[in-house]
Amino acid sequence: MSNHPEEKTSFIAEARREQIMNGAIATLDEIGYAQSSLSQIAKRAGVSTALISYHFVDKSDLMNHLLMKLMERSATYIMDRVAQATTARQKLDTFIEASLAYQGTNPAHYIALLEIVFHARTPDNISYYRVEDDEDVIQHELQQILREGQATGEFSSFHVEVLASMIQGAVGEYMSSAAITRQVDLETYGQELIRMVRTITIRTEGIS
Amino acid sequence: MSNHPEEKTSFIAEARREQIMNGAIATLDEIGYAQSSLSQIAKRAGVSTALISYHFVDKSDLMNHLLMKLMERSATYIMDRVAQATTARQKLDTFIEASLAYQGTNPAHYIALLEIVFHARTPDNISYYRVEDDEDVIQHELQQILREGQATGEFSSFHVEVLASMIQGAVGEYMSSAAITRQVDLETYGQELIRMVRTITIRTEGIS
Amino acid sequence: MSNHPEEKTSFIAEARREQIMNGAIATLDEIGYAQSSLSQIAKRAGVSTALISYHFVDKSDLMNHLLMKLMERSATYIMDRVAQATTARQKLDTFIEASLAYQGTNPAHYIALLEIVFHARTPDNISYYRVEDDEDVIQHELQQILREGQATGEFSSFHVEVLASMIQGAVGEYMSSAAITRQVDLETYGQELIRMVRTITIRTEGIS
Amino acid sequence: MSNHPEEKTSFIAEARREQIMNGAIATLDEIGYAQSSLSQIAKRAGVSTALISYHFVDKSDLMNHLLMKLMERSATYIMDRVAQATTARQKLDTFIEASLAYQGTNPAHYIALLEIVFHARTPDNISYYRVEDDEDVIQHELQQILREGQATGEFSSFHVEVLASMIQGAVGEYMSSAAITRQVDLETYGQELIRMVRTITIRTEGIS
DNA sequence: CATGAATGAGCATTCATTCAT
DNA sequence: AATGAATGAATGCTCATTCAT
Repeated sequence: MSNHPEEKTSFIAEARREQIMNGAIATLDEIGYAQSSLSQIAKRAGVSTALISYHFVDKSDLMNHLLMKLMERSATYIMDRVAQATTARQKLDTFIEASLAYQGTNPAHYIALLEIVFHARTPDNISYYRVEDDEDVIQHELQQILREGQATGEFSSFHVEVLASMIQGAVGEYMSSAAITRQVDLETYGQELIRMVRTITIRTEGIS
Repeated sequence: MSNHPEEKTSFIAEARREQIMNGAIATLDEIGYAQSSLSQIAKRAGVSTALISYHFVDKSDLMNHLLMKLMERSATYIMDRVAQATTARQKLDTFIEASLAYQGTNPAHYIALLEIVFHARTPDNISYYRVEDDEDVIQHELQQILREGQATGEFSSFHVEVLASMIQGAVGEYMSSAAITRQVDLETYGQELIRMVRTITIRTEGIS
Repeated sequence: MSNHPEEKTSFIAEARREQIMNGAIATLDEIGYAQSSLSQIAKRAGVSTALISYHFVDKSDLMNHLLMKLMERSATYIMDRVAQATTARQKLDTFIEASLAYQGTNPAHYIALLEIVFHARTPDNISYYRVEDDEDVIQHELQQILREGQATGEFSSFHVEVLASMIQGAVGEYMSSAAITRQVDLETYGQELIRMVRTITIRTEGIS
Repeated sequence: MSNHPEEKTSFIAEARREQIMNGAIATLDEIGYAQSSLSQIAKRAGVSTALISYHFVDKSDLMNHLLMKLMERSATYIMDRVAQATTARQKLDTFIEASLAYQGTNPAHYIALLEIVFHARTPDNISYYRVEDDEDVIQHELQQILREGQATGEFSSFHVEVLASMIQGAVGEYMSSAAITRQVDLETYGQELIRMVRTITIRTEGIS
């Protein structure tokens, strides 16, 4: 009857894959990667374990797809906001603000992303966080902003890679450390971080 | 037979526990937390799995003891060096330098520590990195240094908790991100980081 | 719509059943009975697994139909050739020759037949090769030839069932044993076998 | 206490392995190879499935060990009896007799052997019965006897490999075909088989 | 007629743990 | 103090089968 049979089929399958991935996010958030068995994921997704095997080649296939999805979503969130800024300074502030805001927007997604990145392994048993990832668009974008600011003369001279790494570390630390999360609220943390980064990047008269 | 049965026992037992923990460190470093079964640990420690169960009440007990040991060792390494510095500025620089140096000193220990912190869970299924840890002496020491510098007037006015968190994040990021590890060597990273923190903490004329 | 719905249905259905059975033959030949899952068979038949369940009540039903088909094909091949011979001697020689030739004609069919006979089971868990099969027309035909030869005086006196069994065993052995297949070619094997059987069945003067 | 600690340990383990293999024999005999899951074997062996995995690397390791054991036992049974005969004729008769007798001695063992040989596969998915087996000592011994008889002049001229194959086929057929088993008893079958083989191998005056 | 979607049952295997020695 | 032996529970995964479409 339908004139779009393939699309309909594809749509159902895609909906199930989405449903399963959401179950996986909930599982990773609640009990962590090491405990996230297929049956735990299936329980939270409201499907049978066999259905996961039906829609994904194997467990690592599921985790890979989920990782991509989460990285993409996070990257999109940040990039969309950065794209609306014009000067390098605005972009940099927006980048930091958005990076932190994303964590607050959907903590479970962020936690799930952390759990996969820190726990999943390549077939060679190399941890993801030890793999150099050329596709880390976020890190690349941040370096791009810093270089642009230096090129236009907005920013002072500093080591781009190290500052980028420092910013990423500071942003990630907020969710990785329960202590700071409880002592400082997200907004304040963002403002203070932006101020500190500004101190480092600001152009002062008579300084190279 | 021995006239010091408890002590001798305790000594041998302690040696075995040490041996098992070293096996666990090697295992965590090589194959990661999720794959680190008791039998994998036993293999690397050169003992039977049953012996691990004999010396530790259960697997999480082993991981807890190992985590404490690794945190203590790391803390000692850093604190010992910081203790030799006199001014807050010297202490702060030394803290950053030592924190990074420790990662290079014994990468396997550092990786093992990361693996436990990011993967192990309390009985309530709360991830360690989400537990507020009053015993995080390192974080406490860093804040102490920053406050001391502000009190003596060496440092400018800044948000102590945020800067401490930023420094911790930047230090941790070096080992967590393969990209930066390959682009910048440890020494350069340390020097640049110190320079940036100095920019933030330095007292400028006419600024509150 | 059609005025011969059953027949048309029957025809298409029969074609599909044939297609599935050919897939089953290929599967049995390539990966053996134990590995021949419905999905493996479906893959080789170019249909979905569900279609197999639609055309056969269950897996054993498929195997039963296939077994019959293969036995029938094998019997026809042999019987057609034997029917053209006139004397018992000619029939016997032709029987042996044709039995061996069939193996060479379509090895995959013969392998598939062996795989089913030796691996499939009745619902009572009785192996096919332990089931007394009244419908084993080939065995029956062979015994018929031997008895006919004895009746006409062409053949000497011997134990019909044992010789029949011996011939069947010798014929089957050729494909079941890789050693003999590689040492002796099919034609030579057949010639020698015929010569030996002739020695046993030949009528000698003065011997009962 | 014991002065043979290793041997005692080894003895217990060996006893368990034996027990498990006997369970496997019973399972193969009762429900066939394709249905012989570890849990079915464990049930019949009176142990847990995990214990099978503890004593054997994996399922194929168990089957390989069992196959070797069964082949060895069968070979020993036959060879021991053949060794007591002196002339080639006596050896040949004894070989046939013993080969058949072994089937009657312990039918379950013989069935189990058949089930493995016809169902198990190498890692390359090649069926055992299609693998040329240099270690088939029984087949080798039979050919040896035939050649010896020809060398001493006891036997006539015939194709050794084909007759050996024929004998093996005839012997194997007795258990593989329910029809003959029910029609002719083992002893008669043996006697008739020996008589037929004698006709083929006997030396006649004036015949090459 | 044909299939994609879905599942409960079962698979081989590994797990942390206990226990007799 | 130390281990081999043993197991119940859980793992990821495949199976034959059903069903809505």
